[in-house]
Amino acid sequence: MGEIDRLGSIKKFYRQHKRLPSYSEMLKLFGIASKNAIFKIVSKWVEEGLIKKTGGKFAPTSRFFAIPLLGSIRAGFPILAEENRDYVSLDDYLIEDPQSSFLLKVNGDSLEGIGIFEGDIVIIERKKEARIGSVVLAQIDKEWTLKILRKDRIQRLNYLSAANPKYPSFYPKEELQIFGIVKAVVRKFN
Amino acid sequence: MGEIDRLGSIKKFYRQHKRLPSYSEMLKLFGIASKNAIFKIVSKWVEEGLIKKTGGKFAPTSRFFAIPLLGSIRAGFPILAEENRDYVSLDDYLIEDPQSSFLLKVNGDSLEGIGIFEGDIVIIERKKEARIGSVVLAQIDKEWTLKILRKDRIQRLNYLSAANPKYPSFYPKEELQIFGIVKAVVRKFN
DNA sequence: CAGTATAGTAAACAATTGTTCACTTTGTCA
DNA sequence: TGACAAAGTGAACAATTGTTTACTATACTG
Repeated sequence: MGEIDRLGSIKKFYRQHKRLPSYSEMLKLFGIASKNAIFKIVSKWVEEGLIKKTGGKFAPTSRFFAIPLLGSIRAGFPILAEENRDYVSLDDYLIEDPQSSFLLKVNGDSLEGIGIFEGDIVIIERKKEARIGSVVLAQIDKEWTLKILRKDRIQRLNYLSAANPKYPSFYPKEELQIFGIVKAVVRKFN
Repeated sequence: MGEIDRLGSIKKFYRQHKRLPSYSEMLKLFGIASKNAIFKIVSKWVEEGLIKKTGGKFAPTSRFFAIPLLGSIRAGFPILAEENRDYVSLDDYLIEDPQSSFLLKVNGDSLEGIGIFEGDIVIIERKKEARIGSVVLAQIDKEWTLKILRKDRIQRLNYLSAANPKYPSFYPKEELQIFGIVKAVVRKFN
């Protein structure tokens, strides 16, 4: 079994079990008989910065999960782009505060103008206030909706607007209550 | 320390260390003196399905990471939506084959029509073939670009097109080589 | 070929793991 | 108040952890 396959197999193990295998488990995983061999292999991974020890226990580093992130594609071959900093995970990148966040499947085409389509998933952070211009999940006159928060300068009043010329602006007759703000969008193709 | 805070603290621990704390570590984490107390607490989590045992070792379940995914917002209060199946993680959801995937920061506005903007991050899977209509990373006459793959029925020839009326279609003079296909897009606001 | 680094075997090790037992404290509710 | 469940203490436990040592097999290099 090659070196890369071993790394691949414990990455697969981590993906399945959400934890690293123990030495004994690696013995079976790699088809090796001696724990010392495992010790040497793991030590090398630690040296390479793929795995670290926290509190005497092994844990994967960010490089363990690393998926290359490339920069500009205009300037030559993209793989060789210099902006190849290693990468944590999309969860960590997109969801800053997991406790107060939730996901929402978008329906309707009212936000097409800013690239939020029907079927997309938005990451929403629970908050009662939002900056003007941000996309908010709000309750306008008892009805829930996902729109852009605007401020009418003349009437000095917050209202909601779509990002699609098909729809008018929504002025609250009674009240406009913000429930959360959209921090990110995610769309899967096919 | 309340029950929820404990769960929160080991979730935080897992987020930081990418592994669950041991009983001894939980002692300090929770400010408790007896391992048996930890045993009971963890046992309850196992019963509740937040943590499971694989091969005699503890590991978080999907419910451990769960961020609620809500459905339609039109039909009343979104939090109460029935489509509240628990959720794995954005990584697992978006990146099906981590080994052959990489991320690419988009520049240019040529794909605005399908909601891919400058600064977005696309998840690309390395592949030499692609279905007509999919977004591909390709090399057209030695130049790299991100476009939609099309087929000219008359000339029986593949070409690339933007999703923006500003740009023309790109017919290869010499060759068109597909390098990968875009599986997902991700955009962070602010 | 010889020489040497690399990779694996086997056994022994203290340290730490999760679990169990018997008991005490705390809190809750009739 | 008293009774009972829930939550925590403390000590002991076998099992497993990662590490070390000494030795062997394999592979590579000049």
